[in-house]
Amino acid sequence: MTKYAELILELINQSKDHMTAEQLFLELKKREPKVVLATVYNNLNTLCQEGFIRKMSIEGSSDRYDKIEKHDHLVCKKCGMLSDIRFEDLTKKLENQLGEDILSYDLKVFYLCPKCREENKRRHAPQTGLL
Amino acid sequence: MTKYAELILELINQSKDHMTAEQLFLELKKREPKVVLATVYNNLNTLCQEGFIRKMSIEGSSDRYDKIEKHDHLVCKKCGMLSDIRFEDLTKKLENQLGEDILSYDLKVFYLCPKCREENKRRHAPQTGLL
DNA sequence: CTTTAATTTTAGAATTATTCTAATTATAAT
DNA sequence: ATTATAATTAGAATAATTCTAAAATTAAAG
Repeated sequence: MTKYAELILELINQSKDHMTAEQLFLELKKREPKVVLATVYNNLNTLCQEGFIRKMSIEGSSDRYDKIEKHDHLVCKKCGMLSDIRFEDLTKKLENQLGEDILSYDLKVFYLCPKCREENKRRHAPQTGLL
Repeated sequence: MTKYAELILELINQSKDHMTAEQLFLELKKREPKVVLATVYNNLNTLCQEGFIRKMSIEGSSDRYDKIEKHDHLVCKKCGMLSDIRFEDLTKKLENQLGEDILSYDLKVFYLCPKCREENKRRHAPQTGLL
């Protein structure tokens, strides 16, 4: 594994976020000022092919790169906040229903995060005339 | 709903495929030779916002547009073939585990389609020396 | 019906994301 | 050291998508 690939992999594995190529590039640049965006793309592609990371596409924004460790994603439909979660035994359930083996799956669950839910409540609350 | 929006919506709802903006544009052009790609994009965006269709992103290819009717996707990891499937009661299962309501979810299940599985078998079969 | 206003469509430029190519640099092997 | 191999760079090229301003269409008001 090459120098930059290693650093990029570290960045992805250490961060809780799901970063775009651009964001990773900016991070990496702090330590390695000479690095160039194309290099980041190159390394991301090979890291993906070799199975060290996974690429995730979210509609409306550019691709993000994520650790490989199996997990699912919880997305707030309002603010877009993205967090990791693990739904247990889903593979088995899916295989049972499908009737054959699956290789993997990609699940995004959309909900309203606590913060947005609160805001919505407030906005839609019946007006008392006292506020 | 405007003329083109209507036609685009029809195309999406009638087709079994999951078409890109470009493909939809080419289809639409057969009936409406004057239409232009930007118009298709415009209409796709408003149709999405209004909830008539949904946009789906598949890594490695451009966005596709899909009917809204709830269903999941089965993707062959080898040839990329995409088909619809419905996993039953998944919403409830997810809500139970999450402990709160969800709005929707997006599930892609990766497997090897029968055709690719066959091909793989053949390729990896022990050589008898008779072929 | 006309005129005006509002909306939709068009054309094409602009932007963004990503890939590709060829030259350069670095690393490893002889 | 010399050669071979692989990695990195710079920047052009491509692809996908959005934006902008003008033109065309539709709807509304007189």
